[in-house]
Amino acid sequence: MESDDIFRALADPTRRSVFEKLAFGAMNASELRRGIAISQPAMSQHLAVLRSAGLVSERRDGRFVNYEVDPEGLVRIGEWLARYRAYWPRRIDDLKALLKDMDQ
Amino acid sequence: MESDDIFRALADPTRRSVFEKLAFGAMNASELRRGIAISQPAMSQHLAVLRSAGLVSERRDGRFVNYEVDPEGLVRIGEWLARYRAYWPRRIDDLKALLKDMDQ
DNA sequence: ACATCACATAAGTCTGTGCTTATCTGATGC
DNA sequence: GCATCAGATAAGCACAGACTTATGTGATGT
Repeated sequence: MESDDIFRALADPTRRSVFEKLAFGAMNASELRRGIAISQPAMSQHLAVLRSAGLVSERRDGRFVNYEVDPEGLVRIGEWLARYRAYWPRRIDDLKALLKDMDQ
Repeated sequence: MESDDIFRALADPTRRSVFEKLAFGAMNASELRRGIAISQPAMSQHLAVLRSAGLVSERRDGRFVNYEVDPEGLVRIGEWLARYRAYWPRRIDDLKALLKDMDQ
């Protein structure tokens, strides 16, 4: 159970905002830097952390590297969350059916 | 959006194992220490972090303090996760219905 | 009142980690 | 070949955070 890498990766606000940007579609490292005040090496290091946590995946394209959200990481968060289904408020009870699917 | 506190709190493996223990039911701080090699102040500090992240809530009972899972925190993780619904694998498509509920 | 318990808080130490600058690798275009 | 670009890696620094020991606080029992 490697929830460790995932939550440590998401603990950093910069990494979460990078991840959020990727939710709108794949981007390379330079595009991800636009708007944020962050150096090239810092971005590269953040992406390495997100990648080794299974949250993003990379695809080389010439001298660019395109990053995109890796569903694997999201699923692992969902699985972790599933362990606490007993504590979800009743109004979101539909969750149970979903979580049963994810357990398979 | 206080995802920050939540993910920072869960980034620590000790805190996650404490949280997992609480999934089996409310416990006071001493009971939570059983089995884990952790000092009393350390446990107290971890519980303070979990509490201020909205992941657990406390209820005084004489000189004991009972801690329990706070659904609030779980819901906030679920809401965060909901923003990336587009990236969930199709087989867990039931998620969509659930997430729509949570958005309200 | 006093000792003891359950727990919180304070202050200090030490490790982890996010940043920096500098350099390296590999792909592109002339 | 050579200059340039996108990006990764290295090494050092500075701060955040998880631990320690010591002490504080409030409730319980005699």
